[in-house]
Amino acid sequence: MKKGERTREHIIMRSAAIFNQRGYAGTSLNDIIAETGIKKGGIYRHFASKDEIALEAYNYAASMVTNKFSEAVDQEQSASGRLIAFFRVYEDVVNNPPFIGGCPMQNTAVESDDAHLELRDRARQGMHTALDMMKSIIRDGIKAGEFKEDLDSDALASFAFSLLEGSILLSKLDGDNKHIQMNIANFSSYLKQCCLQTS
Amino acid sequence: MKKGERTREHIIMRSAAIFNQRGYAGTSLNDIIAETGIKKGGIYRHFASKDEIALEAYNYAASMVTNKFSEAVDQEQSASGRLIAFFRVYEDVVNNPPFIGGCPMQNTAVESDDAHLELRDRARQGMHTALDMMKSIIRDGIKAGEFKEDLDSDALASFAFSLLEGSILLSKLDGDNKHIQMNIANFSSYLKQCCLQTS
DNA sequence: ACAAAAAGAGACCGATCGGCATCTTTTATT
DNA sequence: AATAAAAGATGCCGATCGGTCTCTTTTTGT
Repeated sequence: MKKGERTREHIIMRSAAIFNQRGYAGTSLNDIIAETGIKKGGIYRHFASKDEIALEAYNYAASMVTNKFSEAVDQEQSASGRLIAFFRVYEDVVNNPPFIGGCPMQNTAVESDDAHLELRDRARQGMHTALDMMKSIIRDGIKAGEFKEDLDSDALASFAFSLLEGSILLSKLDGDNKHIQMNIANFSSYLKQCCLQTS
Repeated sequence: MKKGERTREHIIMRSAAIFNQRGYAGTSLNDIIAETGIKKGGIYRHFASKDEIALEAYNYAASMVTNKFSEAVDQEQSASGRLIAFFRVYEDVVNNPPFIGGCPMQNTAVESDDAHLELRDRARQGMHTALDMMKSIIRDGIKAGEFKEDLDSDALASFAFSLLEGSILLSKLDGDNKHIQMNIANFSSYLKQCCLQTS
């Protein structure tokens, strides 16, 4: 039974795009119908509720971004380069974000932190996934002698990820990549001046 | 005619709280009715539409935060202290944010950047208000000899504000102030090591 | 205290919401 | 090619959406 599964994924991919742009409350079934070209009866054959679509859509969007993070990280050798790789994924967030609508974790977190508990938990997972990736990179950098031995990996990961998310927010809102680009440059020099092993 | 004006402001204050927590699309007229205790007929006497309520509510929430920024900044003498003062307004964002629901600019920006144009423009204004405050502080710090002469005030303001907004996001999502608190500490040491005049 | 004006309650509007049941069409199996 | 099963279209459901209208109550100025 192939066709159904293909349709299901088609619905997930298309609705992920609108959910990530308009939010959960801002996206209606009719929006999904318009986007996918599949009528209500066809959609509800594959999903029990709008909630289920939203959850699957979030997983899809988040995995797309996580994959791009991994690809970008893998292209770098140094720990510094790998941390900055996260930023490069979003360096043209205005015109070419890793997923349309921007960072799914950010969008979901902001809309649902006081509302939709299940979505909020997914966003929380996504945040810890990214933080854990960064912490691992930082610890490796310390072991390899690139970073100072007393560097706090938790603090640096939180610092880098906060800066990244804030940069995305400002650049998207301003419609100008200058914020994320300036912050990449400043974060790079921060790493050099404050984190590198000086021996 | 006093009563009407008092009611109008009551509606604005109460609905600002729910809009900032649940978003524009996530807040219905019935939510506003439940929150204010005023029925539909009473509400629509003072506002032409839900849009108008949302716009006024955003202005109110944003002005509350801006005032707290100003108060915090005014208590500090040094440029470094003044920049960090912005962060201290949100240092207990989990339990005691400057406005319930978190940063109105952030919430509005994320929900409406691909949707509600009028709200997005307000958020954009709020962002530039904060950035301009920071830039002014930085330029003053340079003139006073506290900061390096070649410091880029645009870049540092964008860096600080991005870090602040990202810190709010992470701490709110995680339900833990540790992110903003660690980032305050790290930003302080960043200022000392990278921005202070070394003469 | 009284009249005029302002404010608010409540019923109602058409549209749309998420979701379901039924029926037809397409797909897959033999 | 025949047939069973899967997929999808359509129409409908009650609830709720934002918004309007009328009527009653409260406030205000004198």
